[in-house]
Amino acid sequence: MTESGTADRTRIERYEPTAIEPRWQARWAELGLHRTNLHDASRPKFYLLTMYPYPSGDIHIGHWYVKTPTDALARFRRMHGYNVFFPIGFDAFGLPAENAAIARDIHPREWTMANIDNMRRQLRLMGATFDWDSEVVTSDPDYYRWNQWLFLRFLEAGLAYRTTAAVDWCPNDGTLAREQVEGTDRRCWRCGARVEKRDLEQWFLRTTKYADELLDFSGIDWPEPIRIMQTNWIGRSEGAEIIFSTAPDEQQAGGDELRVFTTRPDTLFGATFMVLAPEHALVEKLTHPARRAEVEAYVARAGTETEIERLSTEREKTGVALGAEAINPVNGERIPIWIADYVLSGYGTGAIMAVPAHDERDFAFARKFGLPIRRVVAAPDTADDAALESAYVAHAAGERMVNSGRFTGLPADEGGRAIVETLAADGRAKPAVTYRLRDWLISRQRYWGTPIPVIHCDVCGIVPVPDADLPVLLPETVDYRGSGENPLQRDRAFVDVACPRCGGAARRETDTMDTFMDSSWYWYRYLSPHFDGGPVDRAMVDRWNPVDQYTGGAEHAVMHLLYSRFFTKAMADVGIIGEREPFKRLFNQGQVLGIDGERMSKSRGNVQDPDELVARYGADTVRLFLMFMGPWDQGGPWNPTGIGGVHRFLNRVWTVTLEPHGRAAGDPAEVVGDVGAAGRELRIAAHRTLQAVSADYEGLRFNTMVAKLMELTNLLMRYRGTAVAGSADWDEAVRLLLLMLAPSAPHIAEELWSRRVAAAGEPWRSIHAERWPEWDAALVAARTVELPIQVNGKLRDKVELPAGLSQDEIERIVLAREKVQAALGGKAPDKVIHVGGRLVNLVIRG
RNA sequence: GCCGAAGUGGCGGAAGUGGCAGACGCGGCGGACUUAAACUCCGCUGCCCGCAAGGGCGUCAGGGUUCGAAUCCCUGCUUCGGCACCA
Repeated sequence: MTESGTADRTRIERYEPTAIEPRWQARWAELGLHRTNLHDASRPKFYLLTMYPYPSGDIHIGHWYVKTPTDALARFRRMHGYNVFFPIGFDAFGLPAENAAIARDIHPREWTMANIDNMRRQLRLMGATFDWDSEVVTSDPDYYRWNQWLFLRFLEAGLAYRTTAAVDWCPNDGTLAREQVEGTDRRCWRCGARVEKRDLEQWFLRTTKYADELLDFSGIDWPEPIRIMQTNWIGRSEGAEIIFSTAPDEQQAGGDELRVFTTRPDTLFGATFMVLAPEHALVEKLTHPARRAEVEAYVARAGTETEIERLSTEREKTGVALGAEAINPVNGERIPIWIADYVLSGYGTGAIMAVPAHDERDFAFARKFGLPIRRVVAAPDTADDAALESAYVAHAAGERMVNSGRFTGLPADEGGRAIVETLAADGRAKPAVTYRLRDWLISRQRYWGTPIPVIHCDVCGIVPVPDADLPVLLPETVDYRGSGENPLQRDRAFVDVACPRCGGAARRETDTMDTFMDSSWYWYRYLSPHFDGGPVDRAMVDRWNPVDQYTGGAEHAVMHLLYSRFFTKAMADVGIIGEREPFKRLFNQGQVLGIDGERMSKSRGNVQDPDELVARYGADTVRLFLMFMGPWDQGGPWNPTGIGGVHRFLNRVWTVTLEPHGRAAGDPAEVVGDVGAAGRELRIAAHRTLQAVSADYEGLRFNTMVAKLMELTNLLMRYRGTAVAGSADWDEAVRLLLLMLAPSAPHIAEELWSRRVAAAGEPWRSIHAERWPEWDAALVAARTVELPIQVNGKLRDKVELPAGLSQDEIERIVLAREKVQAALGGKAPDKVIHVGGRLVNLVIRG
């Protein structure tokens, strides 16, 4: 990189980022520029959070894309006088560590810690101002201890519970986490076998308790698409619960209650059969002996089929009749009861009234099994008994109920309400709301996670581990290899334990927690990472929350971002914190893909290593290029071809700052006529840039921010070596340029700033401690405008005018113009449209 | 199938609320510097016709609203993301 002796004499020194950047990073660390005094209440706080990374081993360009613009925002806010808290940590539990452990015979902790060390080093290369003093590593007992503590509080509050649930299960490797099931045909990640469903005792958190509150986004500024995704995921449906009862026959006394949930009580007269989920509790009791073999075979098959097979919309409906009948409460009609796997046991009541005329799924089922289809709602122009080629589902204005006894003729919505009211009098129906959201299954049969702190005692049942015994440490020496069950189960020293209540022999719970538990409250822990009296120091949380700006990927829309909202509400309800929403403003940046447009991954070999780019161009160029690539929320394929342009831009910034009087070979010998006017133009441009750039930073529009800095720099380049260079106007423009650049390209800005300060004989002060400048409103206001002139909407001419002319004056000037007259063909315009002094459109007809 | 986002030069992209389409950058072409190259700098660069002045056409396609549409409305196509028998 060293310049040979042939360099132009006027060149003082080349811009060499690799020489500059480490020096400033060391200096910032010395100065504690990154450290936040969390007790400083003299300035307004700003909590800026970026999603903490999983320590996979290497920082790749995707991490830079996510983190460096956020750092720019942190620096921008600091320059506005905020006390900015910008922490970082590691999401250190999870499956990849266990994979690596098995593949390379290295302990998950060792693997994880080595990766964290490497990632810390790489993260520092970014020149980002993370507050490392607040770092949190979730696999640290000091952290997961509080996972356990929180779990126990939730358990006490009834927010955690244990029940049997169907989990993914591999015939060779046992229970799998959801993410261990691969591909659309759902195979085990380790052995490739088909994954089945199996009922197991599992721990859950009661997310459904907060369903309605989670639907409420008032008071938080989140992107609409995320709010929609969460809303759909929660899936609130309003309708009614209706109670059918089983009919007596030669086998059954009848009278068993069959509850169904429906959003269409108006179609109750159209219910021609009922369908229960194969797992429904009454299936066994209701099955007619003659049907038993077939029913049992069907239930068994439904249990082993993969979820995808079962839920596929493409698949033809299957099901079997139980040989029993139910009584429709509205008309006493006897209808057959079936079981079919298209009815899900986990939604509603696990049973439906089937109305084939008005539900596509029921329609398909009825067609296949020859069950009756009876129309009970008709559009205005449709006959009461018009045949149906497909289910009539849509609502139409003027539709009415038909074939519905005394409700016939009523509009559907009114009739539905009336039916529910009528049945409610006998306790056979009530309005009901159902959600798609399920409780959160947090049990994982894995080693590398937080042990769930309970003990199973044959006498006392489930006994929580006393707070004083926390943390339940993950044993370090367990044999985590091998296949099948959770390795913790084989560790007798871990499992065998005395019951805290009765002192008898008992077994420790071996399930560990889903790692989304760890990430559901980590930002609270950042505020007091070593606090010993609880998971959080309440005073710090009260002062610093909510997070003012959270940035991270949209892929977490219905996982991490929903769990975090749930956790905050649950923590508030057990009295740990006061806030009910964690993140005030959310921004979802996009994802950098490989050059092939695919997700970056080592196995695809399309991963861009930022270290190489940093070695070649410096961190500032890489940061700036990532911001310049496109809108931050968009992401896109990685394509490094433009990076040289950004590097050249920084070189020009270097040049205009240090060599204002230089002229490069090939520069035109520009002579500036009016130095005062040119200087004024420079000042105006600088202040307008400042205004626009400030707004872009605020709105996280980094790509246009960089473009505007480039424009200002190009203007400076034009006047370099002329009489304007070095003037007070020039100087101000350069000063503003450096300040605006500082958050995004912090090293070069700091370097050039220090040289300016030294040249002026002033004491050094970091540019990052400077106040963000204010623009001069008088300079920003336009003095003259270039007015585009349209004729019939087509651009025909432009004219430079002083600002603030009246419409009459503008019209007079415009109409006098030769090109305008030519375009009008000598005629007078029929109409003249003025657009706020910004454009004129002359309209002629004919 | 349902929900959401998006389609603009050779490429990445720019145009808060309808008002100069293509800012900025890449790439390309030409030039300056150099013995030469690299580096750097300057100019041109949506497409078509024209020596030029100038004109025509242009924001996925087709309609519409408007003095005026990349932007609003309708229909369709394509790509990406989410959900996927949720009664």
